[in-house]
Amino acid sequence: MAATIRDIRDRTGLSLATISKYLNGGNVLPENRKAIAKAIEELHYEVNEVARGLATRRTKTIGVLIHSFENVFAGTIISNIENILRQHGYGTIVCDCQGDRDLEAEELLFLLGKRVDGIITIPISGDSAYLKPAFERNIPVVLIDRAFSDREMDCVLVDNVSAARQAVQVLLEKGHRRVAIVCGDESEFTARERLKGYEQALEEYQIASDPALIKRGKLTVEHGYLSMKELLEMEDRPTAVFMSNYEITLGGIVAVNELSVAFPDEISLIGFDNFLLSKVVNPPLWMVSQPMEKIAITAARLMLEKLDEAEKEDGAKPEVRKIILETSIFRGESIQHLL
Amino acid sequence: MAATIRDIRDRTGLSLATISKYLNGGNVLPENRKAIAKAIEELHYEVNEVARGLATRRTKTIGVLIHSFENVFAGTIISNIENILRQHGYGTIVCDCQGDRDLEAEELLFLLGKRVDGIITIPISGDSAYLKPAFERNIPVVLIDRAFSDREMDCVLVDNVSAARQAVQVLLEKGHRRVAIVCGDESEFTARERLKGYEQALEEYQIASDPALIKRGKLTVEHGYLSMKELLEMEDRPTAVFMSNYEITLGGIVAVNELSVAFPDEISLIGFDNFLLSKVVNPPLWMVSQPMEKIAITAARLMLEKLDEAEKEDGAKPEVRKIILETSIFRGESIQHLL
DNA sequence: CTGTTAGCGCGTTCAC
DNA sequence: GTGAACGCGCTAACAG
Repeated sequence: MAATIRDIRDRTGLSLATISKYLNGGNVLPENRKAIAKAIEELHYEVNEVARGLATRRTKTIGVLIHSFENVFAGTIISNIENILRQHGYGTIVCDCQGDRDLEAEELLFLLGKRVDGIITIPISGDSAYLKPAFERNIPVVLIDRAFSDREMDCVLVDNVSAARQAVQVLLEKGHRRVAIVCGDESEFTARERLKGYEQALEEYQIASDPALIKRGKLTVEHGYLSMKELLEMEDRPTAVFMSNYEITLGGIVAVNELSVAFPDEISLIGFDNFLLSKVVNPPLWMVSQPMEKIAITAARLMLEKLDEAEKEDGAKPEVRKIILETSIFRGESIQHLL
Repeated sequence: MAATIRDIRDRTGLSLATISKYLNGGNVLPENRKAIAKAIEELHYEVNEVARGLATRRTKTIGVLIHSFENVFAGTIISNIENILRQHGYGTIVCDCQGDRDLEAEELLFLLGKRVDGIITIPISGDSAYLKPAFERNIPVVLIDRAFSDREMDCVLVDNVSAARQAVQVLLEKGHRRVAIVCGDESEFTARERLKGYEQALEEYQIASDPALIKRGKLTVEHGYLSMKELLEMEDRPTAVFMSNYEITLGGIVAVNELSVAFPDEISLIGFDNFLLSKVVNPPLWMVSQPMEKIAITAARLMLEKLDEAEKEDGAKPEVRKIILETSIFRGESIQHLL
């Protein structure tokens, strides 16, 4: 059906080697170049990457495995990674596992089956077990957003502790003393870190942390919604809430709206992640925002470096790189000044 | 490095054919099955899908090419497509082209290079030219969200004309007479359709359409933002605005907030696409919502059918299927009753 | 049920 | 600079 390298050999009378060289940028006589180009044009020839991958044992493609497509964080990350890699001749295969750990393992095998040259992933848990097949194949792996507790690996993170601490500090500086946090549960890396930041900030101000003000759960809109509702319905309700993740922030806002609680007058709010959201909400929401593009670009560059090293050195020092980026805070009008 | 089928042959003493049969679910003696399973386990063997793809000329993977990852619409669609296809033994390779037509063509070639068995795509324009290489390869192609003006193809759409007409009818029923629309430009399929619906509704009510109330542009947050600003600053400003796409809706809301225009008191609003957004905004936004899951599932099923047909028949009637789904309207509180 | 033998489409030695 | 031969890892006929 599709034309192969042999068809263009028959058409030009040249040999397979010559044509292969042409395709891979080697030295070929001008007249031959022309003939080959013409044949390629006429036959609609396109390189069969599958065959090429088999022969070279490299596919020039990177697998990107993320926790969910339905996530603003992910979209920006992927787009930027793709861009960088493409500029360096690499394609990308993107998979999501919808927050499911079994699927995460399965999709990884899918990517390895496609013989990707490397893996960039946003893991859903702190357990690196599912990556074992990748380690065995000895291909570079770069983590985004989350590190593992059981293994040191190359990764690009933000300083979650500091990000959360700063967010809570803003609330404390403005005089809030009953500050709640809605976050993920202990199994979740970023949740642990952000909770730590929350507690550090309270400590600085010598405020005892009140368990009733810490709402742990899944990183979902629903958890944000229900938790915010519970907080707002407390007798001694907090004066401020830190919504420590995007989905949670969304759910929290929905709850506040539904209960017709005015902010910042009746409750002060600070959210996480999506800058645009802060302006969709009225009044504008204070937000901790992650440098998404930078995270993506950094991860892609890190992957390219590792790919380079793997090509040169045979079996030298891996040298784990852990890159930590700073977050910033978007100043909205959703926090009341109590002083 | 990685174990191959030969390694497990050497280890079991069986032949390649037997092992291949085992891998593909053929009949193999129980004792041999055991031996093979054991060897696979010990050697960490995994099928090399690249080699298999070369041999079978089928990769059991579908390419999904979308206009942008940074789009709620896309996330839901992809996840659902993946799910359906996976259940039927197909993997998916997802690419986005970030709204860039050159990239769209390039990514298609990437997918074809990977020898995907079919393509599901959300095209960015009404021009099917970039799909030519796929037609030549004679693999099934399914369109989502947009049809082409220059070629009849299998596709899954919503009835955009009707969706827009219904949205505007809601406004008209409530007594609005100066109704504006913010939409995409003429080159855009859905924009054309939605504008048509807008005009049909006006016609029904015998209202002359005022060019000043039709804001054409790109399907971006920025266009929504600027257009809404212009509309609000008009001397004879509209009493209601139909924001005919998700990004436009986002931008429109930001503008309304920034200018401190109260809705529905000072302006009535109805938006498009993201159901959740409607509750993040206060008061809740009226919304036209598309059956995203259904669109995705339908497209995936359509692809599976075509794959089946392609396998059975040799070169029979293609029979183009155009599936049109209905939208629904989420009732918010963002429209004032003028009667 | 199992083994042998050809390819699948391309890259890569080597000689020429 | 060019050509022939071999191998990448697996499947698909055939024989046995």
